[in-house]
Amino acid sequence: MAGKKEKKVDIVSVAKAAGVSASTVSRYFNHPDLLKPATRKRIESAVRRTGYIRNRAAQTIHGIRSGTIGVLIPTLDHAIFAEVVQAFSDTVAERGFTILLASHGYDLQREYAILRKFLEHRVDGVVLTGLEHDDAVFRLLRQQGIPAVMMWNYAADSPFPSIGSDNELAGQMIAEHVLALGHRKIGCIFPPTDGNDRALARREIVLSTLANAGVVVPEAWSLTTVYSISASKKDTQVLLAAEDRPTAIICGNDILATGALYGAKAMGLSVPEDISIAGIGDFKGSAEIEPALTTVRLPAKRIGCEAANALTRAIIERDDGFHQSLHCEPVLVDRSSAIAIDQTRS
Amino acid sequence: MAGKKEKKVDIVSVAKAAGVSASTVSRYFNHPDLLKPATRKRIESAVRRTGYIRNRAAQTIHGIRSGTIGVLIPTLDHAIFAEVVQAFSDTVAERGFTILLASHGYDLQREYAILRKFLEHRVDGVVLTGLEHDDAVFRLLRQQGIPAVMMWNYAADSPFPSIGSDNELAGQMIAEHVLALGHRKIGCIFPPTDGNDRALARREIVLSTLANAGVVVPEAWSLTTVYSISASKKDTQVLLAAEDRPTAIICGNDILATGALYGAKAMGLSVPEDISIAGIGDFKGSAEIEPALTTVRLPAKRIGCEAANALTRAIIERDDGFHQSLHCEPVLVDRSSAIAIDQTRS
DNA sequence: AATAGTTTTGCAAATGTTTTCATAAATTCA
DNA sequence: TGAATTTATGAAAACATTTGCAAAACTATT
Repeated sequence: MAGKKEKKVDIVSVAKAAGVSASTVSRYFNHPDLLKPATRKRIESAVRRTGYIRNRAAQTIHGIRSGTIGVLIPTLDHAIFAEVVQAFSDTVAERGFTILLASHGYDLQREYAILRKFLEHRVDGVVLTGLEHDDAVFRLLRQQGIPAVMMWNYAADSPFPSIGSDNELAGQMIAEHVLALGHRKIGCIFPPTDGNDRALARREIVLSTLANAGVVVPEAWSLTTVYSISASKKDTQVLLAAEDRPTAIICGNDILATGALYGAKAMGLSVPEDISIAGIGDFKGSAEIEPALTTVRLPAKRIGCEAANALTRAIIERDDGFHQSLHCEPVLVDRSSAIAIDQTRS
Repeated sequence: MAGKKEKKVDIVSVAKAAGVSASTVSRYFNHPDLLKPATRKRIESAVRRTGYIRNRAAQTIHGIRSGTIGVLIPTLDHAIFAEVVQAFSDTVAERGFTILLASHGYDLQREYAILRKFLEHRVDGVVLTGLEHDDAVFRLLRQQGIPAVMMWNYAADSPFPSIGSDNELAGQMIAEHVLALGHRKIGCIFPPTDGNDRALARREIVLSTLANAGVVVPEAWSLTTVYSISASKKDTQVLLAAEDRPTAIICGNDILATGALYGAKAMGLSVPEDISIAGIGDFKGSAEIEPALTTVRLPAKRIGCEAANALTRAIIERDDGFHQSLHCEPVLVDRSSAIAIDQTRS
């Protein structure tokens, strides 16, 4: 310990310390049952004394699994993604995997670059967020033959297994709900849709569902707002300042809806008496806010777990042709922020 | 491609395809300037044709850096940690590192186990959250001689570089602010403190600051509430239902404060006219909530970036004795949820 | 055209493991 | 008690790279 010049301790120094061969030490870790209890003891003590830590890099070049999974998300700054990642990470950790995490900030080129980096690290599998990716990403995944899952969104015909919610359905559900409440003057707030298929799908379907019911959303009532409470609050205030204003606002997600709620309040309007507000997502806090937010739940935790299950199964069972997509159904949560038009003050 | 039986492509297959030796291909990646431009071209094309992807595991056993950094947090479910991680990850990504992320759920034993796993993966450095860790963790870190940073909290005398905010200071600031507003009947809501030195430090200092000013918080007004808006909302409601109630509530973090706000509102009380509420953290949304939350900002983004800077510097410069702690000062943000006692309705 | 100097390349050893195969030791059975 | 098994261990090859050293291929110089 003192004079040894801090030599890196490897399997052979442990072997030396235990008076056995390197192979025996290797077996101590990988097939302990093959060893004589006495030898096991000696090695155990040698490991402790030397402070040896196994080197997964060295194992990995033998084709042994690296024990890592690459997780690729747009950003952690949206609590909902953080929630999915947390659930995913917990679930794979139970099976001994560690995650390599990176975010691309909705830049599909960066996503490709990160995927390559993951592959250099020889991850055992990858999870991507959403269904929209660069062609090169799909090519690479297929060429490398690595287990991959697209999580968060669901589409029956996705090129890789998709595990998540049907965002079109979610959009449709909330639109139909608001229509069913009798609203006809409806505003919309959605986040920017480039590099974000989820937001795009939601907005399209909301607009078309309304259109099918004969409700058209005037240009001025269809806002595009950056993902933040403050932006949404501000924009909502100007929307509501006009003399002719909608009786309901449908928001692309709960963050925007929260901002809209605050915006309305700041304008001196009561929700839902003066204006109904609906979101999508059912984020943490949406149930507790006053008034509690009417929204559509996207089951983040469940999605993370299921994605983890599917992927680890594919990895462990080398199930090459695995292709089980799974739909985690969105569910309408009818709370207090949206009410029928005839219970309104107007 | 067709008959080749899907052989794993390694550096020697690329070499064969390019008509050079493996060493030359290796040099193509590591010292391209040593190659003749013509050879470079040939290899480039061979790499493209074969779809070769470098194997970092194989490099790592040569003592080359793995290019990974282990990040160990309590949970991603608190948006504030997600924010720190995001900032950290972005910053290290710029320097070519990828993060290995895991959460221990405030279980210090699990933290140790995860750290070991990180070391098996031969991470180039580690970040831990907070200052309180199992002794075994400190021993291991020291023994392995791996660059490590404790982020989120700051303490001048921490055994490893700490980069974050002084939580005692933050607690003191908010307590002093509430006192300065003239409040004497003060309630407290804090999260459970086991395995969570941050929460513990904050609560201690808040209580003692109040005590020094002659204000004692009665048992019944000192709540311990799980980290969630709904729990805090519920608990606040029972606290406020008593006939004798505080004029101000100090919350251990902004999530709890948000819950307290909703709770007060649900009880028909106005904030801040009937009761003042203060948080700690300045989370996303705290500025926008109605009324805007008075709190102490802990600069999450900055902490993440600075921790990343310090750690990557230590890794790249092999700066063995690096020990720069850095204090990212908390700052009081005086918004609308807490007002002076004499502007109160009571 | 020969020499000296440079640039470019290949060979082989090294890295830290796992694993196959062979051998030595221990156990069983008659 | 010795042969036949079974069990436990070691030697060496393999894995995908990097790198020191030396050889080969060029350039420049005369």
